[in-house]
Amino acid sequence: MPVNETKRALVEHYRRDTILAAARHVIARQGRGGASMQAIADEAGVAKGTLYLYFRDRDDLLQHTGGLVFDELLARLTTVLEEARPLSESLRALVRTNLEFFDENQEFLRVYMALRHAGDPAASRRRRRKAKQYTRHLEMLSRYLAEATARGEMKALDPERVALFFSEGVAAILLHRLEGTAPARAEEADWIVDMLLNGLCSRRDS
Amino acid sequence: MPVNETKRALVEHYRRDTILAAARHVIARQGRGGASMQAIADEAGVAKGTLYLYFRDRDDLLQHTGGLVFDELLARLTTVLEEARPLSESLRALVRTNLEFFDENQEFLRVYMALRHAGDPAASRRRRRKAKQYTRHLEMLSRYLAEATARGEMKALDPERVALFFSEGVAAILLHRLEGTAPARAEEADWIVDMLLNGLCSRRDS
Amino acid sequence: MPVNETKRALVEHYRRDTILAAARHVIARQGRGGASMQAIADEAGVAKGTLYLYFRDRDDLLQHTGGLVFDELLARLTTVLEEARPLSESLRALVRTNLEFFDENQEFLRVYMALRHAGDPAASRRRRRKAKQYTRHLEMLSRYLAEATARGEMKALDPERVALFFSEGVAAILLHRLEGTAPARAEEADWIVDMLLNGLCSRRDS
Amino acid sequence: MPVNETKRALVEHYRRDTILAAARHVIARQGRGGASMQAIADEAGVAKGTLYLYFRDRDDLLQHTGGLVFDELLARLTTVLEEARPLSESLRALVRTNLEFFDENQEFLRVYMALRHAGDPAASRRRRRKAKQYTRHLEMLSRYLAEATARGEMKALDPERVALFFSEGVAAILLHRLEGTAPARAEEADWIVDMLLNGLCSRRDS
DNA sequence: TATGAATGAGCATTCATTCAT
DNA sequence: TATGAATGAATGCTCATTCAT
Repeated sequence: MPVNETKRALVEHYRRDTILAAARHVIARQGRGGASMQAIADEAGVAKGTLYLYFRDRDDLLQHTGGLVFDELLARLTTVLEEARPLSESLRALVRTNLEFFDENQEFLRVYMALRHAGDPAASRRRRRKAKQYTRHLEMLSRYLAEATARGEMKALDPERVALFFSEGVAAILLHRLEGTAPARAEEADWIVDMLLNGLCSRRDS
Repeated sequence: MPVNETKRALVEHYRRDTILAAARHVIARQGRGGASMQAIADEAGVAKGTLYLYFRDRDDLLQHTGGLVFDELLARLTTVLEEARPLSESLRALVRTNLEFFDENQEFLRVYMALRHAGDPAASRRRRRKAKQYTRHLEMLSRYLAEATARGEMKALDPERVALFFSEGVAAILLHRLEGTAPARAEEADWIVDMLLNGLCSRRDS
Repeated sequence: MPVNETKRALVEHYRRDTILAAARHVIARQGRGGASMQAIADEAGVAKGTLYLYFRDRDDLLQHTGGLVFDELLARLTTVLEEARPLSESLRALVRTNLEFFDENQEFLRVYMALRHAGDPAASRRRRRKAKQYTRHLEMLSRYLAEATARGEMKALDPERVALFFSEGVAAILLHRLEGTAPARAEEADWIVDMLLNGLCSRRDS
Repeated sequence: MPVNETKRALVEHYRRDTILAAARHVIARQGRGGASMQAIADEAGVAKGTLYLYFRDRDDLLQHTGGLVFDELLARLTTVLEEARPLSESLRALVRTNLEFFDENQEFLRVYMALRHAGDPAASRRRRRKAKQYTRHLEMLSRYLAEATARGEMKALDPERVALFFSEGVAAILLHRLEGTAPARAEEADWIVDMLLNGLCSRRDS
């Protein structure tokens, strides 16, 4: 019995993942608006109705699809930031990790961009249900920056704003990489971090 | 006849602008997805069919509406950057101008964010028509940074990437201002520019 | 201009009536549940979307379709009951009128039966919007009976209950007429009224 | 073997009854339209597929559920009418029995009303299968009235029509009782029967 | 026999686009 | 040129029915 239970759970899990992957493909290809239930079902090779066995409604499915990306992002952020290191090292590791992850999972980046802003403002109403998931990594980064400031490694700046600035700036670069020639990852990460830490000004020292 | 021709052209122009302004209002209020042709027509006080006399289709109308914002942005950018000034002054002026403009025209910012990525990639097909308009201000900023680099005011960094990073970072801050308490504009501009020019590191000198 | 206005109003009115008639046909043929928007549109020879130009939603359309029947019923009831007459005459006229109307408009009767009970109890929620329309003729009849009682023409019975009993009893007979041989209308009306007034008992006094 | 056969038959019978009772609950609560197979299966504590082992399809299940009510009704009618009594006593007993039964089994009444007209005529097609079940109690009442007429206890009226009239009239009153204040059962029964037997007219004899 | 995951036709509703006036 | 009634394809979602286990 437990075996059957397990098997069933596995199959169910597998189906769920198949659907989420299909949703991911479609969102990456067509954007949030273009990801119709029919398109996702077709991509997953199941019937439209099946989607509703695993997700309450379209919003729920999209939310969970986004969750994949944001959870992964958060996990990587956590791993990187939990190691005690000087700020410069941490940020470098952060950017490198992101570059690596998104370079190799371009779909994820597209989904990130497509779902980041939770659709149209009007669509709200009771929604806003779990829009927080899209900001958790910002909060974590923000907390880290606050600590770095406390340690005296960083100027005293509003950490939330810096995190936002940093995150969106990097995301833009990542997206740009998808559409054209891009330098090697290590170099890209290095100049970004250097720019952030030391600024654009040519005069350093003296 | 030429007079009539001119008058006609003026009237036509006026209508066009009325429609574009209406589209701008609606997009700012409802988002891209919520900006139905009916809603725009109502806002403009014309019939739905009339929209099609001035714009090929919905996509065309939205594209041109975005153009308004981007043209305005470009004009301001041009004004600011054409004055010969040290890099730090130019950037500060740039950020201040943007803050000022978008703070007082929140609509424009919302439209900018809503249309920046040309909607869903699926909308493509034959499209991709004029997506470049959304990058012209980036190109101009990029050129300016290249010159600054040549003048030795800035480190040698890929100007296109820096422009992108800068632009999206600032946009994120701007959007954030719309949803909560925000510091005074001058301060906001100053820390952003300081961060950009001198970096996050606490050690300045020695 | 007024002419055009009028013409437009006429056309609109005509369309509306066409749709209502189509809905009536379909409800009579398929019942409330079977009256899908598609079926009604097909019957009316218009596109599905057109229905929504004239009615807010399916419920609204069905409500108005029912309204046709109930308004007609109420009008006839009013006409008959407003003439001052002894109770027996009034009831006889009432039943005759109903028989006549429904015999010649069998569709109306079917619609009456289909819409009388306002759908499923669960379907409610905010509904119940105008369910009263289905009871107005009962109220009128009830009022009339109350007056007759006051005039001493009738025993003192709860007029609401008698009205209900009478109405449903007659409706059942009417429906029965649709499916088989039926006596002439005058006879039918007469025995019903006689039964009501004098009862089933054979002893008509000594 | 016969024992096993019997046991099996009993179990099967029990299952069937469980399902029918569940269907009854659900129809009473949600109405015909709201009685989905899933809802019935849940109520019965079996799987959706199981329902199809005992009933050909939804229509079949609903039909048999209605059968429960009509059989019960028929049984009570039979019991009451088989006792030799004067017409007035029989009718009074009939109405009292009905009031009692339906007052205490409001579910039955709701199901009776929901299924009385076999749902939408469209459900037909090959159907029309067993719609007669809904008329058996009418036939029995009709037969009784015919006998009463033959015995000279009643005027000579088409017994089928009177039965119909009586039955629907009473049903309407019963339904009305469910939604509001209702007089005591005995009084209700008495005025109905008095009205039927002696009519509405105030003057009974001189 | 019993299950319930999967199916897909069907439904109400929206909205970009067309075209007769 | 301007209109807005009409269209019908497309969408999210439900649910009766089937069938592999």
